[in-house]
Amino acid sequence: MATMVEVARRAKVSVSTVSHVLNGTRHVEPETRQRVLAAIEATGYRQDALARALRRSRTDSIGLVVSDAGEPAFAGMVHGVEHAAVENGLTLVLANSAEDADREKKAVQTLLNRRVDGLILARAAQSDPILLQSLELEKPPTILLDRIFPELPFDQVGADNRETMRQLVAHLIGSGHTRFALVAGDTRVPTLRERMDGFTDAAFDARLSLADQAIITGKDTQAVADELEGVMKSGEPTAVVACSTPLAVLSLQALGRVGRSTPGDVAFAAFDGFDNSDLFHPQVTTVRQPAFDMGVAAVNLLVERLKAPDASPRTVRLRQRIEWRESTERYGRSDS
Amino acid sequence: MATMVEVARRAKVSVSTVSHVLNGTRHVEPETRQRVLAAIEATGYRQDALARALRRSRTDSIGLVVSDAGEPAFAGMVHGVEHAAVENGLTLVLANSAEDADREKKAVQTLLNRRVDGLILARAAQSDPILLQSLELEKPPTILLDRIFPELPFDQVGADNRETMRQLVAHLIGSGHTRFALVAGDTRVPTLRERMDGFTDAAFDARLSLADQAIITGKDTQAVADELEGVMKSGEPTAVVACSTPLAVLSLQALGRVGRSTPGDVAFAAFDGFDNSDLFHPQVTTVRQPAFDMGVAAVNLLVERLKAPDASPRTVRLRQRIEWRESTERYGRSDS
DNA sequence: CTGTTAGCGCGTTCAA
DNA sequence: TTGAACGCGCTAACAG
Repeated sequence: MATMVEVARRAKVSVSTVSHVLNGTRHVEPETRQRVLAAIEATGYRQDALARALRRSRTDSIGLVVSDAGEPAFAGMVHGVEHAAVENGLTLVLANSAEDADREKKAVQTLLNRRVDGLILARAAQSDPILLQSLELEKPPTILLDRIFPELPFDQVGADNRETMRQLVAHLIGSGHTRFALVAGDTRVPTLRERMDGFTDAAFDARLSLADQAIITGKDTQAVADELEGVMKSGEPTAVVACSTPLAVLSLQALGRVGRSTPGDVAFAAFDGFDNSDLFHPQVTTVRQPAFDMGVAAVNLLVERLKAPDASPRTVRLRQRIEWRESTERYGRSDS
Repeated sequence: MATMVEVARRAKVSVSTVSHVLNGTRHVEPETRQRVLAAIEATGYRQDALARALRRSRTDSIGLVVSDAGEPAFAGMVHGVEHAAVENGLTLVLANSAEDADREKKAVQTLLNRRVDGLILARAAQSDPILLQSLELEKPPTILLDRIFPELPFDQVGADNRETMRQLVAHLIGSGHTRFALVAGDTRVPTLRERMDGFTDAAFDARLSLADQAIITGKDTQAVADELEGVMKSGEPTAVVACSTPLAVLSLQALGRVGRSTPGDVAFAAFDGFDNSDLFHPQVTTVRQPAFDMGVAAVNLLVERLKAPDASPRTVRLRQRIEWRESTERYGRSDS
């Protein structure tokens, strides 16, 4: 690869002139400028981003750490981040933590070593407060994505989980349901906790007794499934709400095992949901995550943070859309 | 951030000694080594990957360009690439071309400017031969992923589309089908062409007349959908095979519009398919892409290529698994 | 309007 | 066993 000195020699100018035509950072006579461009063309020269970054101490790159590269919602966020990054002239360095605090820490280290201008932590594992504290010390510009920790002094972007769940459940209550099974999962995860809170909000609003509601929490999926089976056998809930796609899968399987189906025997709705829900039965009512937009929002926050390092942290919440489908439609019709 | 000189001063050694303990590149007295490590700890020093890369002219990073960050199969490949990358001590720089030749070119440029050690082009747009030729000139280590161009001198990894399709169709023929609609899409895309070829292979093997088969090609999805509707109204095909997830979506919608359903009225199978197919009806027979493994394989090829720049190019084809489900089970049972 | 030159932070000869 | 010094390719301050 040709370097700047070769281009300079060939154009009979100094390297600084070459640099300046490249970056448009000061005026150069049109004629010499042409000579330089010609020389660049002739040599096939390309600016070395490494040397440039070293000198300017800016890499024009950002790091994204996601905690589960397997999930579809992840793909959406990565997509959004990538899109907004190029839009802002940034390139994206991607790392996956696989929900492992250790790998997450390593990933962050690697990214910082590479001198990324900023960091986006998407769905950071709930065990990472330690990491976050260490980040607070060094203060590399950092955005938290998806999982929001209100008490932490970071820019954050998430979805409006609590309010959306409240609306969803309020609607179901409106169509006659009074006994729910909420498959809440590991409520130490902020996202899941917010959804559970939204549920209790709705129950409270409608003066439903929480004692009549089965709120199933826990990290162990097998235990959650078992508990749901038990609750369904007792026959009381008329509606099941699952708080994530994995929990929805597990719930549908459990329902199958106890011989209940939706919407016939029980209403069903899920957060995060499934792709192509329209094509298959049961068509399940779903809350779509604005994953792409969340990625975009994260980059935008980051870019602003880079401009104003000392502005006070902001939290952005994006609205989610409830996609109503047949799995929640039956109740109050066939029965009436 | 502390630099090596500060560490050196603090440990009362020269910077070269610090460098050597960091990289284990020559023997240093255990005692001085300890002093250095202590100084590193005390200063919170971290090696600057940029300067290091500049000096060594190796970045220990690879670039991945995918053509549609929206698709699930993409997520799998990215996941696999990321996984294998860290496994090999490489970090991943991600770019998305959105199936646009121009953006693809820009992305490759950006990555080369950043001096990535190697490049993986996943599902490169079919319009990129021009780009590929320019890559042949510069010869940055490059792997082609998913879409295989047999005539090009690159390392490539893909799936065994043709053979899998042959097996799938052979099986369907075995259960009595003789008239198919193959929704093939844009057969300029190698992946789709291979699948179509697999279909004709199977037809040939079974001595089915191609004149009786409806092979629907074309880039315009609306036209493809219309043509499928027309074919189904004629009522002849007893089995529909869709060559990608988007084509499957479109096919199921078209079937719905003409009032045909699977497996009742017609058998159905799809390449790439849907997540959680087991939970919903119709449960559709699907060919799962080994997306993750393909990503891993690509990185492995790349790592070997970096070791042996002049070895002759290799093509790796991964086997796919056919997941048989109810959408292809009915025929020959209810009828017999 | 253009050229000279000093680093950015590191790895690596060459000497000692 | 260790240190001094050069240069990777570039930007920017300074000089003209």
